[in-house]
Amino acid sequence: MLSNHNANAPPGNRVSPTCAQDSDLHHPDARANTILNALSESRLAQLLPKLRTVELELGKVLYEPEQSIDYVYFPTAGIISLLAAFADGATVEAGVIGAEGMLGTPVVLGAETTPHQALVQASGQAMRMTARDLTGEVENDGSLLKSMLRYTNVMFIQVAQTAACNGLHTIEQRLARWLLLTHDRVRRDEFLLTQEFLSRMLGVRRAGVSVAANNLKQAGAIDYRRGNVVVVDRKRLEDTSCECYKAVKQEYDRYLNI
Amino acid sequence: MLSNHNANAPPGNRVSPTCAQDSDLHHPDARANTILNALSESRLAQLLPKLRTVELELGKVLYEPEQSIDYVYFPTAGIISLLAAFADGATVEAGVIGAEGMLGTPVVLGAETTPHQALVQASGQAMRMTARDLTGEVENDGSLLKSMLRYTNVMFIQVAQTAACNGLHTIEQRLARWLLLTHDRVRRDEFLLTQEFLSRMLGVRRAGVSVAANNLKQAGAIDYRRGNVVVVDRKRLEDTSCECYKAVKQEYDRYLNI
DNA sequence: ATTGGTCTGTACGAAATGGGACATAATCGT
DNA sequence: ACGATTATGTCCCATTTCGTACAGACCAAT
Repeated sequence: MLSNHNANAPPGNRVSPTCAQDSDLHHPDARANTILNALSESRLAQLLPKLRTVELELGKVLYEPEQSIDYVYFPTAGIISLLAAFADGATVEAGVIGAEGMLGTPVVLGAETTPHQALVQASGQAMRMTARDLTGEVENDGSLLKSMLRYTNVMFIQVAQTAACNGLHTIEQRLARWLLLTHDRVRRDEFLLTQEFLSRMLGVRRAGVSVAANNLKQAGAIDYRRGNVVVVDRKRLEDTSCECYKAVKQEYDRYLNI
Repeated sequence: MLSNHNANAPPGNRVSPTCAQDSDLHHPDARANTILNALSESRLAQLLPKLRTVELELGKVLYEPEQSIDYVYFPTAGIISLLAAFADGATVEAGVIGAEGMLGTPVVLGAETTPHQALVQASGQAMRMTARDLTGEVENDGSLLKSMLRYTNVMFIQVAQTAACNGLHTIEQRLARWLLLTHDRVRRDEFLLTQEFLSRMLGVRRAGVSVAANNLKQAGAIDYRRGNVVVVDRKRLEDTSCECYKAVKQEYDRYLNI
C-alpha cells in the first residue's frame, strides 16, 4: 500500500503495514503485498506453497522485452519499473510497481510475453510464483483474479497518465512526480538514485535531470548527493509536480481503500 | 481487426471482414467486432439480446472523466479515442479503439468509473451493452472474459508505447503514427480530421500540427484539405513514423491472429 | 456575389530540450 | 594517501516546441 507521508518526516522511518484483512498475520510476508492481502486466510494458505520469497536486487532485470514471462512477482518491499526500450538504446518508464501491485499483469490478461523491460528500481523483496502456477490458480478461484484485475485497472490509469504527462510537462515537473511516486512506494525519505538512472526513466538527457534536480535542491524540496536523494519537503515536491501525480494518486487511494 | 493496407490503395475501398470463427454469419454486425467474433455461435446468441447496435457519431463523448460507466461499446466500424483531460483544458490521447476492441475495459477490470474521456474520433457503429449486463455475463461464462482480457493486454501495450512516444519523438513522427493508427482502423484512405482536433489528440499546438501535416503533404505521404485527410502513400507515412507504430502493430497482429 | 465562419499556413521571439563535451567533486579500491 | 572510477554541474549551440497573432483560403448560407 502507498504511504501518506507528512512533509519533513524524519528520514528512515518505516510505515508499518496496515489494514490486514485478517487480524492474525500468519503470513506477514505475503500480507505486505496489497493483492495477496486482499485474499482470505484460507485462500492465501492455498497459494503459499507456490509462492517463494525472493530478493529484488537493485538494477536487476526481471523481464526482458519480447521474452516469455516465467514468473510473476508480488513485491512486499522495493520498486519495479516497467520500461519501453528503443532500438537506439533509449528507454522510458511506462509505469512503476510497488507493494500495492504486481509485476506480471500480462499473464493475468492471457499473454505469454511482454514488450517491456522490468527493472528493479529500489531493492526489496517479492513473493514470486511461476506464470504457469498463476494461470492454474486463476482457474481455481476468482478472488485472486478479481484482486489482480482491480490492480491492472489502476496500473492502466497510471500508464495513461504518464503518456499525457510525457507529452505536456517539463522535465522538472516530471522529475518531481517521479520522486513522489518513488517516495510513496519506498516508504523512506532517502533512496538511492543516480541522475543517469533518472534520465533513462524520464527519457531525457542526464544534463536535463541535473538542472531539474538542482532546481528542486535549491528550492529546498530535496537533498541530492551522489546517487542519494533525500525528500526534505514533500509538500514542495507536490507543488512542483504537475497535476498528474494527484490524479493517479487519487485512483490508487481508491483502489487501496475498497 | 486491423486492415493491412497496401501503399497507394484506391480510396474508399473496404476490407471485408475475414476469419469469422463460425462459417455461418448469423450475426454479421456482432461478428465485425473482434472480441465478439471470438465467441462461439451459441455464446454470441446468448449475448445478443443484451446488445444493441448504436451509431457512433463523430465528436460524441461516450465517457466523461470520473463519471460512472453506464455502457460498454464493441465497435464494428469507426474509432473511439481515450483522452486524458487536464484542468487547463489540455487533452492528450492515451489510446485508440476500433473494431478490434472495446470501450469499457475498466468495467471488465472491476471499476465503475474511469478518469478518461472517451470520444468518437471517426463515425461508425458499435454494439452496446450495459455495464451491469456485462458484469453479469462475465460471471456466467469465461470465454467473453478471456476475449476481453486479451484485448486489455494489447490496449495496455498501446498506451505504454504512447507514453514513451510522447516523450521521445517529434510532432511529425507522432502525427504519422497517429494517422497510421487511424488508417488501420477506419479502413478507408480518406477521413475527416481538422488540425484543431489533431492538436488535441497529440497534445500540441495547432500551429505545430499545421507544419507537420504540411511536411507530410509536401513529401507526398498524405493529401490534406480543410479537414479532409487522404492517405496517399502509406509506405512513406510508415517511414516518417517512429518505431512506435510497428512495435504496437506487431502486438495487435499477434492478438488478432491467435 | 457577398458575407461570415471555419480551417489552414506562416511568422516572431521565448522557452525548453537535445547533442556533445569538459571540469570538478565525491567515492572506492589498493 | 593516491589514483581510478563514478557522479554531478555546467557550457555551447542546434533543434524543437510554445505562445501568440494574423492573413489567406475555403466553404456555406443568404
